[in-house]
Amino acid sequence: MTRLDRSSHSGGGPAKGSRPLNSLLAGHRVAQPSSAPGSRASAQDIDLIDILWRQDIDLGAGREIFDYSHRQKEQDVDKELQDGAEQEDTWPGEGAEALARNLLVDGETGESFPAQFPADIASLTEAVPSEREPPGLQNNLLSPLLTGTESPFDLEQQWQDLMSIMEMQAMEVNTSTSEILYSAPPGDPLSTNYSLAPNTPINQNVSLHQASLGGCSQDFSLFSPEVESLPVADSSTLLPLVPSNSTNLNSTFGSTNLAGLFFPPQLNGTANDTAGPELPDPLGGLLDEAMLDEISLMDLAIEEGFNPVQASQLEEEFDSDSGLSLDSSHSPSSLSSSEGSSSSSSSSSSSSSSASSSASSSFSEEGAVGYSSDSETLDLEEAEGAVGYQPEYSKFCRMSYQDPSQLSCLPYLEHVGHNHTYNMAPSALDSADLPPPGTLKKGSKEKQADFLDKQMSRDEHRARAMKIPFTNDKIINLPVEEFNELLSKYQLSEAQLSLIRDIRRRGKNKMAAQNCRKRKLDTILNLERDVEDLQRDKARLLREKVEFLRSLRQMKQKVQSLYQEVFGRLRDENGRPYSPSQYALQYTGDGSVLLIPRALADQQARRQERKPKDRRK
DNA sequence: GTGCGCTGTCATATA
DNA sequence: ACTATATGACAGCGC
Repeated sequence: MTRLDRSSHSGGGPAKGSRPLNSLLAGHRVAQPSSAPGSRASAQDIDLIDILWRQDIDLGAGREIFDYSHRQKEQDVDKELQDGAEQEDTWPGEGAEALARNLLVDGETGESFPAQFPADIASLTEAVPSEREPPGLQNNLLSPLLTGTESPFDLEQQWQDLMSIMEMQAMEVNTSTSEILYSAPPGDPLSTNYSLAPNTPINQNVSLHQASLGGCSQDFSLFSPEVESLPVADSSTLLPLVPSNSTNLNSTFGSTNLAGLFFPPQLNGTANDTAGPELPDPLGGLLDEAMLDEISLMDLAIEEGFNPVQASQLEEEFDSDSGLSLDSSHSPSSLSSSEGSSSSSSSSSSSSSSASSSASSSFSEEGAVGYSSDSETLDLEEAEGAVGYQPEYSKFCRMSYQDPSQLSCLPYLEHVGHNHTYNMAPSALDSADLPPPGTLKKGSKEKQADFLDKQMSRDEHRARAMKIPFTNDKIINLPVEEFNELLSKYQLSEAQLSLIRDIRRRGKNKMAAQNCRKRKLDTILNLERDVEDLQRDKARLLREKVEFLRSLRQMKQKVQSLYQEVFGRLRDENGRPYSPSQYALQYTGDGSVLLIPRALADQQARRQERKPKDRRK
């Protein structure tokens, strides 16, 4: 038979050539193809992880916003209002958005009601009743503000959360001297985290503390002299703040928003004094990149057909360990069922033989079956150390392989499995050994002999016809040297030698084909496992992503609420709240919080938006 | 009768 | 060159 498609040959199995067969039987061959998809999946996983990682990193984004010197270079204050989309593209915008969900703001559009009162975050922080802080500090700082006022939420806890966020941000911020507005003496946690702006007439840079609790400023004179020399802004742009005794926080700022991102054009309940144009939020740049990443992540989720709602649902499902949205055909259970079917089919297919029970039992064991799965064959192979690819699993192994050599030794087992004698040349068939049907007595022995003859392989018949003086088992499995010795012991004709060589060749090739098919099945199984694993990993990563997004959203909401709270408590020298459309709070790299003009905040926010774009270019 | 899976075999490539 | 092994392809068999 001439083959015209030999070009399709893959070149066989490289590097496996002269390897002892036992190595194959031991299953040393690794399903190489399985590694390829795994690698691809790893890249995807890494990408996703990287996205999530960057999202966390971006929690400290907006480090440029703290670059005070850089901010100073922005002379042209852009009064242009930030549209909602622009705010959404920034961290603070998302924060405003998140806050809006808690307050009277459209959370999806990022529109929120601007806060109207400047406040010293540090002061507020210290003023918040805290079990950990000395009572004196509490009283000095926030007590006046909170006197008689029931905070709508636990400011302490809120601020602690905010502290954590700010610390994360501070880690990301370049705290070079030029960038630090105010230096704080080391060792002072309050000043370190929330160093106050100097209450100097030079730059009129107003600290929150001074704005709301000017009387306590002496407790926090932590600013280095050089700070005052910093041309932060025009004195006209920074207004001195006076302590405020206002306690109507809820009524006044219940719906206030964070500046910038926290200062959408919408006004809150006190919007009567915020009719001015929307200004960028100085706090906005703080969260810009994180917001961008979140949005991009959300987009990614949408692209992946994995919206947050579904993600949450999926998460719950995962929590309940209900599994993945894997195709049922790939699920282990289904696989098991398929195994069962395979087992049953194998058993049934071989039910005509005595090997049915052994085959069935072998299949029942997890993958301990293979070409030599039949117990008889296995035992024989073990006894003689014969060949036989010992498959790791039998899920797809419906092949009832019996080592022909073993069968030749034990002809009563040859009925197991197929008897492919179709290619046997009629002349080669030992028809003489088979009595004519008409003359055959129907005795049990004759029946058995006839049956065994039918179960004999083609080469068995040929060997018998050619009077080969040794078994096919030896012909096939003996080592070359022993095989040659065996041949030398007998005076064999050329036809006999040729047949023996063919028997040996075909016998070895038959086992090779069985092993090859088994390996192929193993490869398929491994690939399917890899697919399942990758699907599991993907689902897990998606679940983690949802968790990150959820956590991020909560943090933003907290920041937004705190911003509102702080800003709403700020009062100017006349005791009036600051308009969120004109002022905004801004975090600095060292943890300080400044009350700066809204225009400056907008300017900085825009610059923050540009930088990521430039970076991407 | 047909389709499908299993198996043996051949041809070829590779070690 | 020979041997062993691997593998695609083909074909027969049984279900």
